[in-house]
Amino acid sequence: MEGAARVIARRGVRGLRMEELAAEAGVSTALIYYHFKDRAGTLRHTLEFISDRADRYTAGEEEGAEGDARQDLEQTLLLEFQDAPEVRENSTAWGELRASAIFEPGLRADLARATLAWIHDVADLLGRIEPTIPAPELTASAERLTGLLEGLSTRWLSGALPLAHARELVSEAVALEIDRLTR
Amino acid sequence: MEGAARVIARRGVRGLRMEELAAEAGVSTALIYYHFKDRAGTLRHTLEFISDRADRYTAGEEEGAEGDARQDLEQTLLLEFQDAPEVRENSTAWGELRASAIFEPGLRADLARATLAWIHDVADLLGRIEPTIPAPELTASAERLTGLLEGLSTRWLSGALPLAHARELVSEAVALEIDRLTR
DNA sequence: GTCTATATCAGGATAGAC
DNA sequence: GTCTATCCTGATATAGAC
Repeated sequence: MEGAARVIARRGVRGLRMEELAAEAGVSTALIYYHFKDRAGTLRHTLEFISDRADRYTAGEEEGAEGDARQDLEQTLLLEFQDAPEVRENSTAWGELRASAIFEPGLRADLARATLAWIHDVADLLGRIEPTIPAPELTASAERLTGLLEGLSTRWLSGALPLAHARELVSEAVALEIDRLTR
Repeated sequence: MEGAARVIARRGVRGLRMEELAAEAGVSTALIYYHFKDRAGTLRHTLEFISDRADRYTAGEEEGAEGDARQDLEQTLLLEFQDAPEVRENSTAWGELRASAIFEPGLRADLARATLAWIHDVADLLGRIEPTIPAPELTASAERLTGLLEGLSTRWLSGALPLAHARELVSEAVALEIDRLTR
């Protein structure tokens, strides 16, 4: 699964070849098929693996010091923009999943669920900053912030946007949204 | 080229098969190769075609009534979110191009140029609303707005975000950015 | 310019031994 | 569980006639 994540980060979901994956993992292709049935099964397991790994990252943050809700939010959003290989692999794989879902309805359900959960988490963090704000407002802000994140993520991964600048843009967007909600 | 745009919208850049493209255009595959040399050449021509077509849409708007600069901006940004087949085809193809660029460095130059031009256009429109604002501020706002657009576009095309809601989110984002710049 | 074959090849998948 | 060897399909690309 770790090898698969690396290959996906390098070639994309649609560029993944079973042979390269096998080489990356240091086994034969036949063994991959033995464990995961076929290409689609391999992909499913890999995406699940990546999803779990991403949850692990965020988990630590949310329980963190109750100190500053706003910093928690910013921290969480900025997790996506780091130069660690695992983060890059996760972001790449998720980006691929999103892009693939446009043409493969079978992926849409999984994707929609994950996206909704993500939006809900962000809305929740926003709500902790100022508990009086009605839920629909929080959701709309969360949708804009996560939407922006996804857009900038693609730019970053394709080399069109330096990491530091991406982080600045996100921070400022957070400031704008909070400003709007608390005014 | 029109057939190619339809096929790309249906299958994605990476899912495009020369045979399906030929069938869509009502000719043989050999004829495609005769005109466009190979798959890559066909893709290049198609993307150029799509790009030109997109320019045509926006062109009309920018020269429009000098009435309300802000409305011009909002109009321009919302052009991406319409249910017309051509718009959907263009959005899909551009989204595919962006996603592909992560794995194909050869595409990055074209993409970066187009993205920069797009950001510049938006920054320009923002500048017309309030000419005293320094350029870097305008650019940052434009980067956030276009970034958001790209993120929401993917969600819309994958069926995760209704068109009307996408438009609301964009409108509100425009309001936030203008509010920020003119405060 | 356009077609009907067809060559070619990459890559997914399996058989069968160990 | 794991390998080597191989089959087979699907897709790009070309040859050669009209």
